[in-house]
Amino acid sequence: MATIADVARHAGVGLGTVSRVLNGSPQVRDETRQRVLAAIAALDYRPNPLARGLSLGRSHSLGVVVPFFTHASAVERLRGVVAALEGSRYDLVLFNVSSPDHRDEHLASLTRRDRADGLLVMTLPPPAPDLERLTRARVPVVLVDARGVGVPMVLTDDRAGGRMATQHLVDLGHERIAFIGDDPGNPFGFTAGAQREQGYEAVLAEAGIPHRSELVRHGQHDREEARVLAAELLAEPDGPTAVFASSDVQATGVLAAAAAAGRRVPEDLSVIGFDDIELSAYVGLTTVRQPLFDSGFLGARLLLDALDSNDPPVADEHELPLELVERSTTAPPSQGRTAA
Amino acid sequence: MATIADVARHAGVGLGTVSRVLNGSPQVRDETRQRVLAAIAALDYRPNPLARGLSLGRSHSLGVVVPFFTHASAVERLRGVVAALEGSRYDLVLFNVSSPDHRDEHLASLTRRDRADGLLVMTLPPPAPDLERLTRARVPVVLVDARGVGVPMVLTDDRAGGRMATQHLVDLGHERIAFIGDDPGNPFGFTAGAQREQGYEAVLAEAGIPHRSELVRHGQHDREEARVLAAELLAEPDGPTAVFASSDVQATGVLAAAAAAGRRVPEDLSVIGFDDIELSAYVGLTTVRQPLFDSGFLGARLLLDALDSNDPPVADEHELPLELVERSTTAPPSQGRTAA
DNA sequence: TTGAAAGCGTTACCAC
DNA sequence: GTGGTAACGCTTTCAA
Repeated sequence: MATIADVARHAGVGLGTVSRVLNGSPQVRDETRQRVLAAIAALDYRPNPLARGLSLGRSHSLGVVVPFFTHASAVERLRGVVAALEGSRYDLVLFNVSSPDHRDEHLASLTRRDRADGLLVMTLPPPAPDLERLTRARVPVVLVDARGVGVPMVLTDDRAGGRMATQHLVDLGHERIAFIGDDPGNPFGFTAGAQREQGYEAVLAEAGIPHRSELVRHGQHDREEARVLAAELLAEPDGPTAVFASSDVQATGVLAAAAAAGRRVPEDLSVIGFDDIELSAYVGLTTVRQPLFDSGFLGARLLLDALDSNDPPVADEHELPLELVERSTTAPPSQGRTAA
Repeated sequence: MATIADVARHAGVGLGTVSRVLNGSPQVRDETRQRVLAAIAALDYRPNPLARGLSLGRSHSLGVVVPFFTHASAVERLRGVVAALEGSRYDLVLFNVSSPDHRDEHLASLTRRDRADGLLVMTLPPPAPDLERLTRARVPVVLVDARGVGVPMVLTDDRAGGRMATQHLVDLGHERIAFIGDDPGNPFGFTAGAQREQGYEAVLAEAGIPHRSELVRHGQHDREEARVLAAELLAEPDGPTAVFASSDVQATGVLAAAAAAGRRVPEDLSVIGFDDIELSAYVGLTTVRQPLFDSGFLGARLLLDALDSNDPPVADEHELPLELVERSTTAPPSQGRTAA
């Protein structure tokens, strides 16, 4: 494989000149440039990114730290990132996170630009010390769907979203409204679920509906656990006529529980989710849509801009809009229904 | 940030010794090793992967070349890859491919180990010359869901899968069976669709059912296009009582067309897909399951093994099993049904 | 405008 | 066992 030295020799110039041509330096005589370009073409020369990176002190890649396995929404966000990176000369390095230790280990090893020039951290709020170390090391970080101090964030107002969902059910006439959300003590420190729950509580209070704690359940963010919780809820005397699940993944668990319990949706039970992941449209799930693709896209753009401008990114909050998507899993409660 | 030189100075030893400790060389006196380890800890030293890579001639990352946008199945395969790489010290670099040019460009820039030590190429059969260049450059390549010469492949027997799906419909009593598949002239050169179609034709022939070309449609591999094709099919006089869609994504398009045409599934129309992607279970789609996660996992493992053993991977074919998954979108044809 | 050389942080070879 | 040094392939500074 040809190196820059081979090109120089072939073109009869010095190393530096080839490098200058490569990097578009204006101070190269046109005739010389042509000769170098010809040599590059003749030898099919391609710069070695490793060597370039070592010399420049950066890796020309972008790290995405994401719980790829656990959340279906992560995939759609990732698609947005990929789209933003298209044609950007940055490689995308995927750091999957399956536990908090795992995340911390990644974060610790990324405090230099030798693995990634910038970091996009999704959904997992990084511990403050890690974040601080990163910014001190001048590794730009953008948070998507997570909060942290001193860094840009791409967010949605989960509390408002929780309100939207609950208000929709209240407007339909529901009063026995259950909530299924993430475990507040979840090891990763996700807070979206808790915010959505606050929205739920606020709307109930405003509507004068008493908050019944037996209608609120928490569990891991997965379908199966949500199914079990929903089954409990449905077995409850004076159980819910509607369920607000804190994510679409969990909502599909509720749907499964309803089917197993012989409840028709939406006639016997209304179900609303959150996210609007791909499958939600297919199953006709009413949900609060958050712009997943856009969030990844915007996050990546912010990171690229920071990298271009060479100074730390502006620690703004970028709030993306939420939207109620009415499909076919919500309806007014049927009259005179009694608990199973 | 501390370098290896800082550590050496701090421990009062030479550069080489630190490097030896780092790389677990046995020929270091234990007392010295302890001193070096202490210095490493004290300075919170971490090796620079860029420098290490330059010196060693490899990047310590694995490239995955994948049509991430276009195929839902790609995501599940990617999950398998991520799982296999867990704890392997290799970074995962994602090369999304949105056009053939795009793919070729990637492939060309990956003929050295400076961006990726090995390549996992999914679904897109790389042109033979590219493949040859790669193997000549001793960059190990593993193909998943694609064929090529001289490299290991992780495959399923798509023709057999096509047979399974069609046989299932024939066994149920269907005779007017339509097929919706990928465009045979698709720019990427996907062949899975064509193979599945061959299986379809073979079973029809064996069952003595005449092949009606107006019941076979081809289009891009997406939901919307499949929906349009299915709508045409359903408008056909003497139209199908069953549709075999070459992928689950396309099958959901058929489902949408059926709903729009007022056909009940499976009473008025049976639908079978291929892949068993995540949403298939949710919508109750009968399908031919292929082990997507496993294919990514195995492909990555083969690549890691090749990288470990330092010689080119054995060009075996690894065939993964297919399985018919009966859910609720297929049933015997209703008697005396006439075309719409 | 250009060439030579130092430096980026590591590994590996060669002495001692 | 261990230290010094060349080499990996590039960018950039300094002279010319």
